[in-house]
Amino acid sequence: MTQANSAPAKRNTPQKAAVKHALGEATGFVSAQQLHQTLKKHGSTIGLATVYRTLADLAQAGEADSLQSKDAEVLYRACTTSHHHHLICRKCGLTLEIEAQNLEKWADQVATEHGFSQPSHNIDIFGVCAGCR
Amino acid sequence: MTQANSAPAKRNTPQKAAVKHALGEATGFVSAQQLHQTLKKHGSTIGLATVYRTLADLAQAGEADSLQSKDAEVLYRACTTSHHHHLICRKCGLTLEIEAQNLEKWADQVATEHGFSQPSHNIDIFGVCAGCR
DNA sequence: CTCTTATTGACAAAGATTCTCAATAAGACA
DNA sequence: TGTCTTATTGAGAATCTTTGTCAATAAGAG
Repeated sequence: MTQANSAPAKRNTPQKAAVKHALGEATGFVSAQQLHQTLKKHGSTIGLATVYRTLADLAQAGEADSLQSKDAEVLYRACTTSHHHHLICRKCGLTLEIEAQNLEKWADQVATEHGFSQPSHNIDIFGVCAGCR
Repeated sequence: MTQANSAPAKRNTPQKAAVKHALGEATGFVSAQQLHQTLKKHGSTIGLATVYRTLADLAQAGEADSLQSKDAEVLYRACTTSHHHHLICRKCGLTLEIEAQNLEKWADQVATEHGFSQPSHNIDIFGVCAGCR
């Protein structure tokens, strides 16, 4: 039997593994550019485009969270696959995962009340962590 | 008495008024590029840089909300100056303002509990509105 | 009306992200 | 294991958004 109709088969490559690993090592959110620099510093010859492609795949697969920074760049972070939100330090980027069952319900409810279907939401809390004061 | 020390005096110009007005006319979130197109279509000779500058000013003054789209561009929308959040249609961009006193408290509390000061947050709900189904 | 200087518009410049395409190598199968 | 198909890669070009530069303009004060 052939593939459904359009999605091509994925392949495992050392480059993907390297990006995944580097993302896991990072303490907070990092940009594709930063990740590329880090990888090259460690001797990798990976291409920038590959980093972008891999991060986009990871985000789509739910293995990474993405976030838009103030400078119009996208930041990524490895995460658990379960739904959660973030508490992020504005200075050092330290990130904590937050769970909020009530919020999920509230958000879906607000959407439904106003006739919106397929609800989703973005919730991020920012602040300055204890260590940065 | 002279101005405090650094902030220069603001001046009222037809260009700023035009951007403000165009932003008010828009139904949902729009990008600086879109707004510039719209203005030119209506005969204005306003420059793109001026649109960017004016929108940034409005956002800082709390007269407009900004939002990062998926395509790494910033979207703006005229809004009330009081704090609020948005319920946005993924298809047509229709936007409703949402108030949630409890949320504000919750967000600040979560930040404080984890030792974060100067809390702020981004909360947006997305969905598909009744008209788009 | 005059004078100071904030603002403007056209263009260049900076960044981030995506696209293109020939070369490479993962995975399937004999 | 060797061969074959084609997903993936890397380098650079191309695109797009946003910011900076700077001479010319015009808002607001006196």
